[in-house]
Amino acid sequence: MSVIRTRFAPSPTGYLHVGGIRTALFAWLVARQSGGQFILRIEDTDRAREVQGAEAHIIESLRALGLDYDEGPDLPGEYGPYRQTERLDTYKTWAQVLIDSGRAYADPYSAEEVQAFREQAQKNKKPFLYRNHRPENPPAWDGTTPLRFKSDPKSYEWPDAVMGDLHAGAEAIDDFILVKSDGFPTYNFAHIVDDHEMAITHVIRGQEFIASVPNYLNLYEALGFERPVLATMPHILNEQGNKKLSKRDGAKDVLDYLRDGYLVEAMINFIASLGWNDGTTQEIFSREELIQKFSLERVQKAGARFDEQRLHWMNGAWIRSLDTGDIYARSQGYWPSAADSYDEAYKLQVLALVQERMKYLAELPELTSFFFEDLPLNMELIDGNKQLKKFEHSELRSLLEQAKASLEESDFSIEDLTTRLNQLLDTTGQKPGVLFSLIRIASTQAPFSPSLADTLHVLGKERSLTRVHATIEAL
RNA sequence: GGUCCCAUCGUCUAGCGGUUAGGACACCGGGUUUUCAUCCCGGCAACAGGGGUUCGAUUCCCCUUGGGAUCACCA
Repeated sequence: MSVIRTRFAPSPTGYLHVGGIRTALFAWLVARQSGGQFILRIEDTDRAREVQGAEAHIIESLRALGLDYDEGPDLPGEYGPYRQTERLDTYKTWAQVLIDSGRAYADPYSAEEVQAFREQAQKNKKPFLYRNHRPENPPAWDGTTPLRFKSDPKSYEWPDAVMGDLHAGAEAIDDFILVKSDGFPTYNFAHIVDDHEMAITHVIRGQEFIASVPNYLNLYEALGFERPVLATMPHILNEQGNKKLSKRDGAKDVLDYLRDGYLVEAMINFIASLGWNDGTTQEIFSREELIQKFSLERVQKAGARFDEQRLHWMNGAWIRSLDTGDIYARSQGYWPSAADSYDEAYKLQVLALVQERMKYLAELPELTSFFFEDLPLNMELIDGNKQLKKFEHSELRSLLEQAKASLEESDFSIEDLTTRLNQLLDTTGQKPGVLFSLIRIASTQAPFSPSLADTLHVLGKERSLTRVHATIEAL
């Protein structure tokens, strides 16, 4: 059995969203689990739609997600080059083979004439097939007009690794364009040639191509190519579930998620589980587990809706599951600016306290700012608190003074703080909901924070007492 | 409209003839000495409809309905 080779073949027309990444991920998984190769090929034959920098952006995205490829435009291999615009000679060669065998001919009509045929067919409520207008004696092809495939219409049945057995009638086959009048091949022609030349064994692609497969099957035969394993991915739908996820529709660039502090592990895990599962109740999969367990046969046939809430949850789960040191290493650039003057040891302490409640790294500032700077006094936190608003300010002031007196004697170790806090509950006769809320708000001025003893410990004695004092003054 | 594909809780899904139809997200309760979160416990919630086949259909077949893809000198 020959080595498995899969490819990801985007056109450089923009960034990559989760839909595109999923196709790449699945192709990557198939290659990696078999010890095969994963190839990146840039399909840049449509010069009009090409977006400057898109190729670099695609490469950056794949890199960022750890979807390493064995051959690509920036990683030459024996089947290169890997940009279609650099492979024009190859297409020319195969186009000539088709011309010589009578399976390709010059399109003698103008675009307007073809359009007229199309409209006529529509008017008659008939499907438009160019081959119904196939010229009897086409002129020799001089490269300035489209070159069309002379199809051999017939019905097909073929296996799809995801969809199962598919079939289509002869009406799905037409004389499509192989080479455009600008000299560039169409996707329909170029990808067939490239997959063959690059020894691709598994063509894994989105559902939008399924209707064209009969044409491809017909072309494989005309060219004498062996047909690769075909695998069609259902689309990922937008959150409304009414159309395929698209850039136009506001689908986010995967790099945006990464920038917001979504972990690579979570992105990979989430994207893989959109339309795939291993048949058990496992939800969290590492990259290695995915490589081991993934199979095209278990990919869902129906489209899956993109549910950002699930991604949110999964990212939180991943953040919690990793070492604090690991998360710290990835947290550079996310800390509030006030944290700049603090050392790593302090930030690690802070991170350990917020790690379990963080959903993505960009939340770091709102979760931790009070550890690094004094927040402005906000009496609304007290006056609006459902436990505290029942008390007069004078009562609260008295409670805080008692707390302050005790804390002044503390060494601020967690043990001592815990003991003193418990003692204060006894001496003041207050419930934790009242006393602890009060001290917590006074020492942080934040709407929420980690547990009290932990927070005070990390904040340190001087800062804690200064803040408590400031609140006493304000009451 | 033609062609093709699909169809289990709101969402992602398990199920491959006999199950109290399971899990996860979200949501709603309760608990863990305060808050937010975590964690634990509990709750809500689904086989689109109709015909077959069968002793028995979520599961197999057909129809209907619904959804999606595609009908370019885009990929």
